[in-house]
Amino acid sequence: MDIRIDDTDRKIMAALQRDAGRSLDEIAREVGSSKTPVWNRIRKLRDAGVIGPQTVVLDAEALGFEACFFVLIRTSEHESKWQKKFLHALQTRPEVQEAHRLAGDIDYILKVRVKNARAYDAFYQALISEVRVYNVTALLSMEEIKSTTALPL
Amino acid sequence: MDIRIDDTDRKIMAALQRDAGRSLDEIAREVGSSKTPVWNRIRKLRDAGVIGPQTVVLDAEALGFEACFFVLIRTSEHESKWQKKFLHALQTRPEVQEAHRLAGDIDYILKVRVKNARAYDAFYQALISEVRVYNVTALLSMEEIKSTTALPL
DNA sequence: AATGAAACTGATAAGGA
DNA sequence: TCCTTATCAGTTTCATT
Repeated sequence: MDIRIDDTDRKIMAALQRDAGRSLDEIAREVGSSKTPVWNRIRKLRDAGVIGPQTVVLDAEALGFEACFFVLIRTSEHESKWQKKFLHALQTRPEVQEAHRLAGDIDYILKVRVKNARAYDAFYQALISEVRVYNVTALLSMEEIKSTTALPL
Repeated sequence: MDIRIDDTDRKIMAALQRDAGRSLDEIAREVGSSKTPVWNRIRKLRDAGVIGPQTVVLDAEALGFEACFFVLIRTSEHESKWQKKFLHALQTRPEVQEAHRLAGDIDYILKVRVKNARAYDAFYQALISEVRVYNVTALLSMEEIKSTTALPL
C-alpha cells in the first residue's frame, strides 16, 4: 500500500490543483511530459487515494451563503459515547464545512457556512440541544481574505 | 450582472460539487434533464462566475502535510498601510489556506497547513517579523473530523 | 429541447528507449 | 520500467431545427 511519489507526480498534482478542468494534453504539456504517462500517474495516484474527488469551487456569496462563522467549542464530556454523538452531528449537518479536534484548552473548532445570522442561530440551537457542550464562542467572518485548498507542492 | 439561478441550476451545481469529473450526460441524467440545456446552464453559470475553477482534493497527510493550525490574531494596528502589508503577506504565503477578517475581539483567523510543527514556527517567525501583531494564539489540530467545500444547495 | 456534425479528449494497446 | 506513438470510442461544443 506504500506509494512512491516523485517530482513529476507532484507537478501533475500541482497542475490539477491549479485547474483540473483541462485536457490530459494540456496537463502533460505543463509538466513537460505526454498524455499516456500522465494518465498512468493520475490513475496510480487516484487508486492510492492521494488524488481524491474532483469538484468545482462555487461562489458562496452569489448563492446566498453570506455568513461564515468559526466556532470554538469547549466541552467537559470526553466519554466515547458523547464523542460519537457529537461527531455524528457534525458529519450530518451540511452547514459544517470543517471540523477539527484540537490540542489544548479549546476542544473543537468548526467552520460553519450559512445564509445569515438567523440560520447560524438555528444551527447553534440544534447542536446544543443534541449534545452537551460546556462553552461555545462564535467568531463571525467579516471578510474572506483568502480561501484555497491548494497544497504548496 | 445580476443572474437568476433556478432550481435546475442548483441541482446541476450540487451534482458538480459531488463529482465534477463526469460527462455531461451523467450530470444531465442526475438532474433529470438532457445534455444541451445542462451545457448551456453550466456555461451561463461559469460566465457569471458562480461556478469557479475546477480542482481536485488531495490527501494532505499522504503528501506530508501533517500539521494544521488555526491561528487567532489580535492586532493594535488598524491603519490601511499596515493592513495592506498584512493582507499581502497572507496572500503570498502558500501555507495559509484560509484567512478571514473577523468581527469583535479577535481580528483575524488563519488556517495554516504545514509539514510539521517546525515549519509552522518558521511561518510564524516570518510573519511576525514582517508585520506587527499584538497577540497570536495557535490552535493545533489533532484530527480533521470533516473537511468539505460543498455548499448545501 | 432535441438533433447532429466536427473537433477534441480519454483510455488503452503495441512497440521502443 | 517508463516513455512515445497510434488508435478509436466517447465527449464536448455549437449551429441548426
